Amino acid sequence: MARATQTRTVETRARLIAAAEAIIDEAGFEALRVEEVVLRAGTAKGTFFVHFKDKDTLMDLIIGPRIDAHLDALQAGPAPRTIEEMTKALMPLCNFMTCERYVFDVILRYSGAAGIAEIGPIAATFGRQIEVFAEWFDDAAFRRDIPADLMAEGVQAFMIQAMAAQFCALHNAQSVQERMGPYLRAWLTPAAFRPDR
Amino acid sequence: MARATQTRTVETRARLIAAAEAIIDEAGFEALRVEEVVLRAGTAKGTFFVHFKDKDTLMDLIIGPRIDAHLDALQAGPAPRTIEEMTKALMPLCNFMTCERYVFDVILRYSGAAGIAEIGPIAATFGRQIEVFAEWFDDAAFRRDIPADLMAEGVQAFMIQAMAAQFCALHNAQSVQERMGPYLRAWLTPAAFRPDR
DNA sequence: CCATTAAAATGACCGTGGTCAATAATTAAT
DNA sequence: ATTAATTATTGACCACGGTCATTTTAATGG
Repeated sequence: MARATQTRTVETRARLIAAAEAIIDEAGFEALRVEEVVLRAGTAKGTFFVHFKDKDTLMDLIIGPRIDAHLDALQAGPAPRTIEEMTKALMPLCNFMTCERYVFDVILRYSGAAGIAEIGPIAATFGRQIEVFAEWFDDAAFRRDIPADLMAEGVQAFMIQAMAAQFCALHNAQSVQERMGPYLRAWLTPAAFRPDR
Repeated sequence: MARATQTRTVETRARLIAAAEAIIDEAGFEALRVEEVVLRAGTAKGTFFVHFKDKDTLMDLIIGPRIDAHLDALQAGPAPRTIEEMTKALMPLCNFMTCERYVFDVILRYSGAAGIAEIGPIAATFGRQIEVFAEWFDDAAFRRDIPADLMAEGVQAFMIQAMAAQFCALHNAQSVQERMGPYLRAWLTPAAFRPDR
């Protein structure tokens, strides 16, 4: 018979996560060292890997909820009715995702999960992103010749494209918001659907 | 006065690269170990890092030309006139880019260079991709309300989106080609520009 | 041909993520 | 309580990328 999880286990895990969050607050994601985490949590190194498959899994666990918080904010706000409103609304999320190159790398790496049973927090936020964006497209402010889901997936693709360019020496003069504008305008309001201008 | 590069240097570098390519052919990119490379090349470990900044730089150097070869093939062939032709033409490139998860990760990581003077081989192929795709859009087979460059960047973004989904447990039932179709159709032929059907 | 100087190569060493057999703590059964 | 079974923790150890002071080799000048 399977035994219930010990309180000790829960506490150890909580201490490890708290230590990790503290390090991230102080020195950033990239600076996190497993040795430092276990030192602060007062456990042995091996204990870390009993609780988390690897260091990246812990990052997934910490970054996921932070992305979710931004999605909560987007969902709470009004649906953007213009491209400008949309790019502006997306900026807090984009800024977090690109706050460190390492963070962006982890997010990209975890946006697709490896195994069927391994859809982690970050991968889940990518699914949720589509839902949140799709809600914006139920009314007629943008093109209506394709499903809202497809429109949402396009926004996601262009968001990533614009963020990736942020780290590219060739294009880093423009901000992410400036770069997203043309993409989303062309994607969401092709000529036939454009109000006028 | 700066001295000319010694032939010894060129030879050592060539031996290192040859050893790396051999390992990749035998066991794949992911399996490459620096220790194994220097063992086969008959040099000390330190020598490796005299010639390449780090392991990833060597990967960049080996993967870049392989992508270029696919772009050569695309450029040599006729411009695709339908979405089907386009997705089909893109498949060899997509298949290489996703041949290993590790390869896709390296490509994403290096598609944007870190410093202004560090545009490596892979980053260069991303610039070239835009040029190659843009050539396809000079005629009237697709939408004409936005510049060819922007159309090309969209194709790139959707290609990456479709490839990334390949590694995602949620979507790996469909092939990359099947996934690209709807994206490119919606991007390149919005309703107003669609022939009919 | 030797001395001088620059470039190339070396390998012992380090940092850091990750493993695993052994041990300790907890729970369940009698 | 005592024992047995299960779960949690430990820390020495390994793998592997990367560094750097030292040594070797090649080019240059007199």
